[in-house]
Amino acid sequence: MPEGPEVETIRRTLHDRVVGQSISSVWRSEFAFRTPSKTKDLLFLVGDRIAELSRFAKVLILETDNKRGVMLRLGMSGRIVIEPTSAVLAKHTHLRIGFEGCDFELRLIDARRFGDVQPYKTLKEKEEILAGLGPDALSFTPDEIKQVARVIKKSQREIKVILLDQNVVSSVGNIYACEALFVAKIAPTHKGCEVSVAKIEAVLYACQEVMSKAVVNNGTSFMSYFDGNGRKGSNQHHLLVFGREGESCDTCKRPIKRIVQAARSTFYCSYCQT
DNA sequence: CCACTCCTGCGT
DNA sequence: ACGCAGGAGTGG
Repeated sequence: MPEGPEVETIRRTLHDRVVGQSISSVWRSEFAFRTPSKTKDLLFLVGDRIAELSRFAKVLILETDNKRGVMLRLGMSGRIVIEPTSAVLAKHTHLRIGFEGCDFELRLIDARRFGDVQPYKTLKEKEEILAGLGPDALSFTPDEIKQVARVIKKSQREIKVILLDQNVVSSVGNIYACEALFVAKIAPTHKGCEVSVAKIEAVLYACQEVMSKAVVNNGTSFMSYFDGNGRKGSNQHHLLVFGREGESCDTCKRPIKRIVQAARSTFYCSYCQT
């Protein structure tokens, strides 16, 4: 479900509610998360005070004063909400974190369970979990863009598929990969090595641009994304190609096409993107 | 590189 | 009934 901008929006909407709270309870459902961990592996959080709620790539990181914490990944269908402790549990609620003296709690709801919950007990463990993720396109520096462009230039894979590889560049998902390639006027089917370094850098800047705008719009609620307050974003009204198969390209008025790459839909304009 | 996997829900 | 869904990993 969420890409970098949606996770960032969730982080912002949750931040003031949870930072500074002391954790009084942690509950998880009977289902195993993708990274195996027992309930007791989360109970160490009880009693800790939340120092920070941060994000890297599509990972939400809840860290306590004791420099340990838990990472939340939402997969395709995950949602995080703050709800009254007394509120009926939504179907597919898999994690609840309660706070001392509060009548509300944080809940992770994830129908497909493609998401994950990864506790860490030291900063070293935290680093290990995040190791391998490429530079975050939401906070790109010019040097990072040059570095990522060099990697892409050497690749035989299709550029759209590369943009989805979190180990090359992170935070970009299917929506924003399509949008950025349209902005940069690059055909999604080109191999990385076939595209000029200048155009590769252009699409990386475009990733940062379209995702920054998406953050301003509180994310893209295409299917079922909601922020931490249960509100929809509005960026779906600003998409140029994603989800618009058959509609006319804003630039040339020709119909937008849909193809499948690496089992994911790609939307693009075959006339504007060359 | 591709195919396939994890899982549920929704629209046609 | 079937195809599709914003993610990510695996094994051939």
